[in-house]
Amino acid sequence: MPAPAVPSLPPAAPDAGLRATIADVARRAGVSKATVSRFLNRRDELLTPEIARRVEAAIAELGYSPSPMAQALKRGRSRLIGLVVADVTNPFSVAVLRGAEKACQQAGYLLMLFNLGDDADRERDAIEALVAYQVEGLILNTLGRDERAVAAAARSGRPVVLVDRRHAEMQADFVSLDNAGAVRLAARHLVDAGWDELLFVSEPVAGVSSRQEREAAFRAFVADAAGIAGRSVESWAGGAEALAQALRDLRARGRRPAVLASNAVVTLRVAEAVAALGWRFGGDLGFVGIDETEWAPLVGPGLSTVAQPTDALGRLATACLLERLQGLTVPPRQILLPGQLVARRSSLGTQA
Amino acid sequence: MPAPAVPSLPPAAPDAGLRATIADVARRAGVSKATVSRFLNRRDELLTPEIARRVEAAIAELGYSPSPMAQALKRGRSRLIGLVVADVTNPFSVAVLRGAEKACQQAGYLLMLFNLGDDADRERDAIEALVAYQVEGLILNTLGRDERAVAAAARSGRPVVLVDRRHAEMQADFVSLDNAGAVRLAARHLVDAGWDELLFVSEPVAGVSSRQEREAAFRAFVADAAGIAGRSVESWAGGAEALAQALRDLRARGRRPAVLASNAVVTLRVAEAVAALGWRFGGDLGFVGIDETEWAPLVGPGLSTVAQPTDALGRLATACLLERLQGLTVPPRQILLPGQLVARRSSLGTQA
DNA sequence: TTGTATGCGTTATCAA
DNA sequence: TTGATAACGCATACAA
Repeated sequence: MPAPAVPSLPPAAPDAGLRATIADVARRAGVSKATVSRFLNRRDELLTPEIARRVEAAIAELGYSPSPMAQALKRGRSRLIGLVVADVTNPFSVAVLRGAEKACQQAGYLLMLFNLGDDADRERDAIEALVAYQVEGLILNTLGRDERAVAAAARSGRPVVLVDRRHAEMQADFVSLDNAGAVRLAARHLVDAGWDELLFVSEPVAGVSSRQEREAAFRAFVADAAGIAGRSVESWAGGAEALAQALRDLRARGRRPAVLASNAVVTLRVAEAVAALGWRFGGDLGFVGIDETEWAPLVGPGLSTVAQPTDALGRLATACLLERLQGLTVPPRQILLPGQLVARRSSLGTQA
Repeated sequence: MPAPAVPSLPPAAPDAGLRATIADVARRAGVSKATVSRFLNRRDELLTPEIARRVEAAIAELGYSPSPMAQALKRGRSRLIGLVVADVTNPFSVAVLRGAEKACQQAGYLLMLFNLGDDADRERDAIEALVAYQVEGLILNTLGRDERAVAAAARSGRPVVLVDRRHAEMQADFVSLDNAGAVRLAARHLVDAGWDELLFVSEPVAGVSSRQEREAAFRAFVADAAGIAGRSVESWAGGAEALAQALRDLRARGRRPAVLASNAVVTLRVAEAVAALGWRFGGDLGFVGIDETEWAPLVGPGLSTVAQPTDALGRLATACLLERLQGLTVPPRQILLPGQLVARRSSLGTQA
């Protein structure tokens, strides 16, 4: 007694805000819920063509699609991935977000986003909220100031991928720019172009592995390079004025001064200071900054940068996660991608 | 027979990846699940202090927190808000995202993000995926090319807030910059500063309400202003070369030429073209762009902008949504916020 | 090959 | 004031 298909019904009648359920489909097709469920999940299995047809029709007519929430509850799998970013206004975080989001979509996952807005106190809440929502895995571009936060992630038993910021105690895949390599690339480039008094400018390094690594690499480079002087400064230690003073000091040392900015935010601060001082990039001051941005070519004579493979970082982070979700169990991996030098005129002013 | 509290148990023992459930808590406290649920949700109601104490202790010892998924299934309320952004690389989208994210967090909601990456084909999938996940409301900063997509949002019965892009057929709250006002502000500023041959540069306006409104406002301004000439051009019609040609034509018309860029992306393209032409902002060419960015002060002599109240837009969008979620039923509102002129040297070169 | 029954973790409706 | 019990929408072991 097949329920005759009702041909000319408005294709979907979800008039009210209520979605059709599997029970509605079953009723309409004149079969049991189990049959509908099987049709959905295990198509390969044995289904009478006639029944399959009816179920398919009913699904179409009702505009039915399964509730991911209910599926998650039942299966334990939510098809959700949690992403914690330190600060969405940071272009790097955004780039990672973008790469991750793309990869997730392709794999049929949805991203749950938590932005810390540079507030370390929320780090733990963020992770716990995400875990509560049954995210299957976590991509963490955290602040790194709260070790208990990542510990919470680990305890959840879900796979975790760390991006850009490492956590010593955390056994997790790690995806990042090759910080040391990038700094060497930038510094070597400056030296080759004739700049010999280098200043490394960074945001506070305490507790942030990527900043530490970059600064350490800079120190190591200076120690190795003959005839090159180098110092570091944390640009926020004393606000804009302190930075300006550091730049004046740098130039007062009398050689060919250049700045190596440890990320895009620092680049912005340095550019502001240089503008305020009335100096010219490439002439008065050599410059290379880590992080390529759309505006780098437009500031002064063009700012040289080391571009991070941001998109690849986001995609790889997601890929690592997906592999783990599919059961891969290898020891924590480290994926370090090289930066790429984009030479512009800010670093080419003083050929030796 | 109260289950004696076990005092010196490690505060939480969620060793494995399995979270404690309400049943675990009930067992541990020696009460029923219902009691635990009541303790959680209707604290005001009558609970024997002794029982309450035991439940509270059990919750603490187990590190229990309710599963939002199960709650969503039962209540229909997920504490989730869906956000669709046209393009996370667009600073405007990011700013909205940031404002919305902040407001959501404060209200105890989590954001589910879907980024279209400027791909109109995904618009509908995005909304449907979000609705499937039981988001309670939607904030849409969409592409606007697929009307069926927003229709799907409307059909879901959930409250929707449109940001920046209007959809005629859609009865929904709308939050946006006062586009006409912003354009008038910028154009008036240019004219007051002595520029009299204006070029409005925009991304393709077809199907995107905000772009249409801005362009219309520009045309209206020019029609009204005596002694001012003005044209519009879509910067992508013919790539970088076409834009450069438009700029050359503009300048060839011999008066005091200025560009009004309709958003930050256009600003970038114009700045690139100007750099390629070897012109100087403020001298050869006046300039004001809609959208304030961190780099605007650093390009050329400083680019004048009209700043959008981005953070407020994001917060207001969320606020509208939350009001609706709390039962407010007023007709669709329009919230238009004024832009703010940030005058820099790109527009101050030619005092009349 | 299909249907029945049970459970995922909650909340809500009844009784007790 | 508390405790069984039945949903919520779905997947699955088991029975038919």
